[in-house]
Amino acid sequence: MPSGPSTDAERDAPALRRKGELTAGRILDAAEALFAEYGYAGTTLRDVATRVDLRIPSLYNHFASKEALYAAVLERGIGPVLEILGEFNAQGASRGNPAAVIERVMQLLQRYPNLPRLVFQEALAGGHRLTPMLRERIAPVFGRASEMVVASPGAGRWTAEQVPLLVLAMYHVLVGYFVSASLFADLNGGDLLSPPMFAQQTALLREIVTTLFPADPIATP
Amino acid sequence: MPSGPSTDAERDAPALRRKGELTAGRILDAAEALFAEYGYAGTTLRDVATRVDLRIPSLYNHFASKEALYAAVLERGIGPVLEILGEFNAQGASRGNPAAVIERVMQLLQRYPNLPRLVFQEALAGGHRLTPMLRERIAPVFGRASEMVVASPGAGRWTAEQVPLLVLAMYHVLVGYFVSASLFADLNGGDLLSPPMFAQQTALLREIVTTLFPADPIATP
DNA sequence: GAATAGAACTAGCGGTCGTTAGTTTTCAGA
DNA sequence: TCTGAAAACTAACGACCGCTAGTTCTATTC
Repeated sequence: MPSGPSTDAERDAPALRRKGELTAGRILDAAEALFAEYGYAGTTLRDVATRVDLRIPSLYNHFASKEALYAAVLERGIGPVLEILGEFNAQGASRGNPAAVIERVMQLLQRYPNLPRLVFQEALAGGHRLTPMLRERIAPVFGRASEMVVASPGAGRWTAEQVPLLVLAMYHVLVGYFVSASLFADLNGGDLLSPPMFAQQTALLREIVTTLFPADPIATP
Repeated sequence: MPSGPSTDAERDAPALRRKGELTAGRILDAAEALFAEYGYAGTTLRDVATRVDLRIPSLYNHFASKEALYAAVLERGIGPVLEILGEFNAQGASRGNPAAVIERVMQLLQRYPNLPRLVFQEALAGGHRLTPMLRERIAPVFGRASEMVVASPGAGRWTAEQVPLLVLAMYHVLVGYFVSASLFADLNGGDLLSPPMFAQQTALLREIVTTLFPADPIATP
């Protein structure tokens, strides 16, 4: 057992542990887009394989089953969002102003446009396909967001029972914008995901939030 | 042309033209619930048949294919909503106040709780499965709603570019509430569809709308 | 450069899908 | 009550689904 640099069980990844991890990433990309657009049942492993230019059995070298692939897609997609919300929560509810959270989330959703549709597919399914682990991480988010709103400066006019419904409403406005983008383009012609429209939506959200939660302390009697 | 009662081609239905139309209605009910919950791809004709206690081929006596059944479900579900919105629009944009429309729609959605999920399933699919006829009827609704808001008393503070996005946001808040109900119950325990919660949501919506569109003319400078 | 494990492949299985053909039962109208 | 059509049924087809066994190619590691 001449150690040297030592063949210790798990040494840290140099940069990319195996070539296959790159393939796994490409599979996740393809599956994410397809699951978001067609849902779980509407997505076939054949579609995924075709999209990454592989044969179906090769997928099983990276993911044990279709369900496991779906869980991995969800985990990779939702993880970053939960982290961001966690950061905001850690900053202390006092300092976090709602408008800032919303702009941050909008930026994130613009980078991952598949995510809102993915989340809504899951919401429509009633969360039946959520990993227990993921469910545990998602569950507290809503309550924390409500606490944050309650502690924010301009929350005075809303009762404790109204705040959760307000949070839910803001969530629907945020993600609904992305979910409806394709249908909106089909029916009305405008592209909601274009930069100017996106900027308008962000500005509108800021205005709505500052109207519903007037930050100036002069408004409170 | 001696009319009388006359065996004229199509006389109005006495009450129920054929026994089979009742069966068709039961099939539509079952299919609506299943399509709303599991989506198009996730719903099986076997599931539908089981739900109405029939064998699969009997479904084909009433609907030519799975796609035709889906189109019929959508048509029957969305039709009443379009009519209500049409009524409001016909009343003249001047008289229709946004809060009234919202309460009316909420009442309607409470009666047809499957409808919002059905609509969102279609939105996620990008409207690819919309009948051309249905698409034509849905397309103008959004523009009309925007016109109505623009013409309403308290719309002064919003620009012409903001109004469509506001309408879209309100739409997402309205239907999102029903779409998220099951996931919300799963994660947080509260039943959004219970009467007290529903009343709270309605009241909150009224308050939000009157805040965003202050009706009192004293507010306009 | 040889050894070895990882990652791709071919071929195919069992099951379920939407759909059809053909037959029997049920029901409305004379 | 009789008759014809509407509406239910049985049986089964071809296509596609997720998945597996077994094999070949490829890349990492001494």
